[in-house]
Amino acid sequence: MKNTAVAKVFQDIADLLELKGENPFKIRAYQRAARAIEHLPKEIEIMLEEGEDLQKIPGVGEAIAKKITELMTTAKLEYYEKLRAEFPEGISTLLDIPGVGPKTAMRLTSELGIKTVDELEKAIQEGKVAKLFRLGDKTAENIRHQIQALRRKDQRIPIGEALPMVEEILEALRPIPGVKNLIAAGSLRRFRETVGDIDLMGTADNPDEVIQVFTQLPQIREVLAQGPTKASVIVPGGLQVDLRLVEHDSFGSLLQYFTGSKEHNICLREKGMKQGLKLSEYGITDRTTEKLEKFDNEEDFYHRLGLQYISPELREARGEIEIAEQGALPRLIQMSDIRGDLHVHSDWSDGHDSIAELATAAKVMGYEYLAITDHSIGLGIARGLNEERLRQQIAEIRKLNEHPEGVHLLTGIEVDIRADGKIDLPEELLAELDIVIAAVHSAMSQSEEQMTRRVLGAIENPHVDVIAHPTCRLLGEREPVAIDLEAVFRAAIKNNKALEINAMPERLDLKDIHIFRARELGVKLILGTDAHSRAQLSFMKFGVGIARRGWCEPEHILNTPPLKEVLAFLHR
DNA sequence: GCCGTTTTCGGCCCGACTGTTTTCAGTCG
Repeated sequence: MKNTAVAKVFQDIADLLELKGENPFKIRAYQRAARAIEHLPKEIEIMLEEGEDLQKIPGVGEAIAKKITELMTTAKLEYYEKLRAEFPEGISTLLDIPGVGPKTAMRLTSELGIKTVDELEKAIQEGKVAKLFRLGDKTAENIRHQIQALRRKDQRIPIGEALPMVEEILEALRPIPGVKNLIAAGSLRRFRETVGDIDLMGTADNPDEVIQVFTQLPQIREVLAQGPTKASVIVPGGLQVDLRLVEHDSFGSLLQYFTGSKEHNICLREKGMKQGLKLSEYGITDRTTEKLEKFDNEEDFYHRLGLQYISPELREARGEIEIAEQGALPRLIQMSDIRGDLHVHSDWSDGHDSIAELATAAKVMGYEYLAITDHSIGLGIARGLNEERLRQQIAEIRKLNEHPEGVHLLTGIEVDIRADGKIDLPEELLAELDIVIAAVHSAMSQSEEQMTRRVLGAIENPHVDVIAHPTCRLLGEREPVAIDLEAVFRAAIKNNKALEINAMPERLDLKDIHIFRARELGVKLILGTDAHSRAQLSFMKFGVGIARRGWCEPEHILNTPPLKEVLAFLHR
């Protein structure tokens, strides 16, 4: 059983305990454990195999560890089954409706016999819900509205769609005279792969004027609310953007608060409590003197707690607070560490731009090297290169490299790993290339055993250097393939091969917790934009962001050393 | 149910909003 499934069971237990009206702290304990498991970089299956103590997982104690073990070994959990039997099937789906909590859900079930969202909607229309004690017309109408919003599935959108829109808005607002700080907080700032809504935070001498401009921007589709210091709007794609302008002297604590994550902030407040401090968005209050200390920047806020400054990408309650206390946080990789892109397509296959154009663009980005890795013949749809055309391309790249003032081009290929695990170009040709990237592009519904064997075969191929987008997922479009990543990581180490962090925003593959785990094990990682045009070389920032979420330092990423070292690895 | 250089028992993050109240419960982020 995978971690995501285990986490779901414990989240479900928490929901049911909530409906039952159990001790809130017990509920929180289950929620905490569920979230810790969901974001655990290592599969519990592996931990058990290796005899690791599950109580090492933060929020998992004796009782939950025992339950996890039961779940993993028998695929069932008696406690969970009994709990479920106490409630009508499906009742916890009512909790998915914003505005409906456990108390309301239970009353809807016990007093009106409602078990599903559909039944609830019908009951509202019949006026039954508004008649319940302590509910009313407004509450009922709000629930109905929320159900409809839920149906429209205004879900989280990929960061690749959100970031450009937000940057556009920020660029429009920053030049307004009087604007001092302006930044996107929330999950966008933490660089999560998807974002829910956007919180923009700033300080300004003339907040009302900034709000005015904001609500009249051409890209705004609808203004939901507008006040003197805060406004909420909807931009194309249904994304809600909130702008709040705050007092300058408390900007730091507000930004910290609105950046989250929620779990990080909870851990931080618990730590504050032990120091006799109360933390809130307004600042830090001494619990004995009741005196409030304000912070105009986040650095001072963290330092006041005796912590190193914690980068937003690390704020996920994965142990960053304890490590910040020891002053031992990683020196996270940043864009300026990147010396080249190692996965790029040209117009020789399905890219839009010529190799020379790509090289020029890479030079502008300040790169030293660029790997041209077009598709191989297997991908007919992408005009993949056959043997003859690849030889021609190698010759052209060698010619372009004769101009030493430019970016150094690496010859390469993104070779297709066929359904049977075979590589679709002859070995002697692969041997000539600087870099051979192998990737799965077809037969994605294979079983985990098949897929894992297929990819391990490619890793063991002496000419393959890198496995690209190892899970083949497309955010919001295609689920990751079934593959035993732990086995892939171990094979990569054994064969001294690299795995890609694909920086294309709809891929981001490996993803954050996979990167975390791979790095921990010592897998070599490379960043590749998979760019199909010059403009897409800028995708590198997404790759860097997700690598930061995996706690990567420059030394973990093969795009950071000088060309000589990169070639030394590739020609090892 | 978890957790501990203040505690192995007694705590457990913090503030705000909303709608329904006559002082607050429920929900959210």
